[in-house]
Amino acid sequence: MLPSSTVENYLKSIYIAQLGLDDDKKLVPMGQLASSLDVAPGTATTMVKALSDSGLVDYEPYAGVRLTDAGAKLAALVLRRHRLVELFLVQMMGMSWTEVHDEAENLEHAVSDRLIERMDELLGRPSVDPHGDPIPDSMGTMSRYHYHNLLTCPLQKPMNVTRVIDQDVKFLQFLEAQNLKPGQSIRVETRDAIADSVTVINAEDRQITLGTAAASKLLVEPKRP
Amino acid sequence: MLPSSTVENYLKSIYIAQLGLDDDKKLVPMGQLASSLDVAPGTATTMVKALSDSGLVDYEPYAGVRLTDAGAKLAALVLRRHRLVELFLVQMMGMSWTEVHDEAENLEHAVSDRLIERMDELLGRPSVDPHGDPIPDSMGTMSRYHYHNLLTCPLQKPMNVTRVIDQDVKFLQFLEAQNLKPGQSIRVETRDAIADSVTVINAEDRQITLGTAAASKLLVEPKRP
DNA sequence: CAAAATTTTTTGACAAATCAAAAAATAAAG
DNA sequence: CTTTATTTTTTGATTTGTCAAAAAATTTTG
Repeated sequence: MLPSSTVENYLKSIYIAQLGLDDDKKLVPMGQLASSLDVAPGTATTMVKALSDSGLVDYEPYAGVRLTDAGAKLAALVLRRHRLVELFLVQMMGMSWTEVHDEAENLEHAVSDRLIERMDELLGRPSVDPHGDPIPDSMGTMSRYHYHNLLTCPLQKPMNVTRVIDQDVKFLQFLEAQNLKPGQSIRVETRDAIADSVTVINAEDRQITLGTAAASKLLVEPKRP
Repeated sequence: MLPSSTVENYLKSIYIAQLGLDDDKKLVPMGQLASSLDVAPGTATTMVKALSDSGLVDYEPYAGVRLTDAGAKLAALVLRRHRLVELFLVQMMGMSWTEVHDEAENLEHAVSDRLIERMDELLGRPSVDPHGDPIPDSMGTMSRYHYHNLLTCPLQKPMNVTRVIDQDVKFLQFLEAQNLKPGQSIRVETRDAIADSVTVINAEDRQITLGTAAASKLLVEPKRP
């Protein structure tokens, strides 16, 4: 029995929420899951119980939910399809990295294993998508490298943007306009906790000021010499 | 309200069934529709009533169903997506024309207008898919050229295969192996009504014998000089 | 043209996914 | 440690798409 796209979306949401948890044994709260899927809390409860009966999640009433190994593998393969499709749309179809997320959101449930394998091959077995998000392999294994973000990285040091943790089109367009896309070289100039702001210098030496909420979404690593 | 993939499949089936009708005012029988969609007859009745309420079809109880202009346009756009995707998979992804139908059956409901436009552009605004089926334009207009098939075309005259009216993988693989794919040059040697068979000569001068049911699925036109 | 066969519709039921609102459990605050 | 607030679960309904089987209409046949 192959999972419906609804099931795939639940698994994907739980998977992503779990990545944000420090401890792998922690549970994702039902409220958080419901709001990330944009469904009523009761709906999430019902669905999670069904997923639990199918052995895809462990569910502890009033505590939350966690993927089983089987569920995690399925979720990773959904994410693999999503991210390969995103990269394919940018690399082969010439679409903008700012707009491919929504398209991939639909296609991830419709592309066959055969087509995904073909895309992977044509793209040269890539390891990250256009946002810098890692692409799980066909076994469902995903690298979990720990990056700095603009709030935690060293000041005044040349860094490369490696990843953007946000799919909002307006935000991505803003980053593109300010030369803050993944791959670009930047430097964090100052941080001001009181003003809740971070100023960065882009590759053209222009200075940009971001709020800390936005700054935390830009992941960086030291510029390779 | 955008149509569900179920609705799209009903419209597509009615559209294709109507193409097989000589008179545009004729109705598609409910039984035929139900069996082409592989649903119970009562299911088709229920759904067609709903489509009628949405103004997508004209429904006459105990007689059958016919698309309205609105329904026909939607159906043509589904077919456009299906056929552009098929051609894309063959031309750009290197997949076999024998296997792309099933993949397109899923993708036709998931690709956006934007992506379809991109594919159309990359493929150079093609007019037919890998099976020779015409691709409707973005307005929902489809050319309806009337071809001969192997049962009606002149004997002993060089012809080109232009279209194959069947999506069965085994059949398509057979045609490929016998050099009877769209684009290839052939000649009908003899027809035998009693034996229910047709013999054709392929481009390599090999003789192939087909039953009339199979022969009627191969459409041809006179070889261009 | 009446009886038999076929096709179509109706009926009642079901599964998946959802919501709103009531009820229960847990967590936070005084 | 009781009261309040928050989170979660339950309950009852709804929508979409489906089926099986009974009933009705139509078509075919002798």
